[in-house]
Order: sequence, then C-alpha cells, then structure tokens
Amino acid sequence: MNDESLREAGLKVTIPRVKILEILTANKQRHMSAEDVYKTLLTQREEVSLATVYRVLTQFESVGIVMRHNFEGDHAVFELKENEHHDHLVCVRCGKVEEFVDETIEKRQQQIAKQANFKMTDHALNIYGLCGTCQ
Amino acid sequence: MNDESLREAGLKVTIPRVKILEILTANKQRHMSAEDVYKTLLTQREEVSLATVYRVLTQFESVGIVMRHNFEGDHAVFELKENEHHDHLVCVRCGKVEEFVDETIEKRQQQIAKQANFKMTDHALNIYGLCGTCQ
DNA sequence: AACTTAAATGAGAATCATTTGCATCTGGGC
DNA sequence: GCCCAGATGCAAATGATTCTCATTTAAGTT
Repeated sequence: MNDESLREAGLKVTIPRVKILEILTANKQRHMSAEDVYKTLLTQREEVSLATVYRVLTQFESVGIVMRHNFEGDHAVFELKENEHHDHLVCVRCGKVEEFVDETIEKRQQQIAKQANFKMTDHALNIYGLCGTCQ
Repeated sequence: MNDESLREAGLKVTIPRVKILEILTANKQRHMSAEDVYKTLLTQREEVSLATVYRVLTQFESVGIVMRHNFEGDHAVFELKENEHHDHLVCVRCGKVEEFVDETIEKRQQQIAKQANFKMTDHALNIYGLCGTCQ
C-alpha cells in the first residue's frame, strides 16, 4: 500500500498511481468505482484524467494490488486486496457492503472444484439482501 | 416455460416473447447473452429487434422467468430460472459454466446473513478456474 | 545535472452493451 | 371487426470503459 508495492510490481512510481493508491487506502472499508476514485481526485485538486484512473486500476488489478468486482452489471468496483480472502454481503437497497470469511464454506468450495475437475483460480460469494438499516 | 408462464406473469403472449422463451428453453445448459439470443433469432429468420430482446429479457427477469448473471463485467448472461437454486463453476478460459448445489454452503450462508442482520434476498457463489479441458 | 528512452499520461474520439423516445403495430377483451 | 393499452422497431441517446496519439516523465546512464 505504498510506493514500494508499485516498484515491486514493476510499475513506475508516478503521481497518479501514488494518489490513487492513497485514495484506495483511505477508503478500505468501501468499494470504489473508477468514477468514485476520479471524483475524489478532483476534490483534491489532482489533475488526473479519468482514462488514467481506468488504466491504473486495471494495472493494479493485474499485478494483484486490487480486486475488481461486478456486483452491479453496469460498472465495476475495486477494493485493495489485503492478504486474506473474503466474501461479501451486499445490501440491494443502499449498496452497503460487508465482508466476511467462513472456513466451512471455503473448504467446501475447494472440494466442489476438485470434484468437478476444475482447477480453482478464484471464487466469489455474494449474499444479497437488506441490511439492518434498510429493512 | 410456455405461453402459460407468460400469461401468468401478466405479459401478452407475443411472437418475440414466445420465440425468446423457446430459445432459452432449447439452451437450458448454456447461459445466453442478449446478443446470443438475438443471433439465434436471426438464424431462425425471426424479425425481432435487439432492443426488444433486451426489453423482453429484462421483463422475464423481473417476473422471475429468468435470472441475470454478471460473470463478466462487460455483458450480462441469462438462464431460465428452474425451481432449484444453484451456484456456478465458471471456466475462465473457455467460458463453460457448470452448476452445482451444496447444502452445507446453503445453510452456512443463511446463518451468516442472519448473524450480520441481513435479510437475504438472493445469493450467488461463483467458483472461477480452469475446467478439465482447458487445464 | 543533463541525456535518453520506454513507459505513462491527457484529451478526446471510439467502442460496446444497454436503454430510450417515439411513431407504428398488435394481442385479446368487447 | 373495433378498440386501446401494451408491445415493438428503429434510430438516436447513454454510460461505462477503452483506445489513439501527441506530449510528458520516471529512472537509469554518462
């Protein structure tokens, strides 16, 4: 989550990348869209184009710094990839996202993939519903 | 999966709707995009516009005839909603999709939602990886 | 510190999936 | 067969994301 992670990933340490990384770090709890990141940059008077935000986020994804999610069909959201994997509870009304990890489910998934002769590379479990506030 | 299901859903029984329902039924194993459905209609010399395909699929989704998935970020796919819920194994290389149901996971999900005070309305578990053929 | 070059960026055009406005058409009740 | 709300076709509009290309810059080299 710093300049080093960029260097390690073989990416030049540029203003846009550093700023975007900062923004993502400052918003770990949320899942941000490219547009969200762009707007945040604007409020910080940073001159970064939307195209660059998209390019940087895509690069971050390919080097494993962030993870892309397609909860909604019309735009992707990103989150810093911390060490531990986790799944999501998504409120269909307010969009709030809560994370969780469940060992039982993790294990079953591996068994299922193995049974189907799939070499699992990733998995995503999303539980949709109404959060406490929205009920 | 017939004219009755349309009437029951309060939708007029029109040529486009019937044809699209037939196509979805004939391709239960696959998950079709709007474009896929449209192309199939073309091969059958059916005069249905792409806009109508989108409208019909969206209506089918809202009345519960089909389910929409956003496996890939850039286009949605649809599948006839059979009675039983199921999850997916998606091959990241050839796009093949296999379905499965796992009681253990289903139960855990309900417990997790309850613990987080979420009223679960739906859930989706996708395991991504390489299928036997693609490995 | 200046020099060099591949990589990075900005701006705007281009793309692609999906949606919409509107004039026309049609299913199904009378 | 008549009527009309709902359905459709077509083309233009949208919105997210990507691409083109001229310009700038990070970071290694002299």
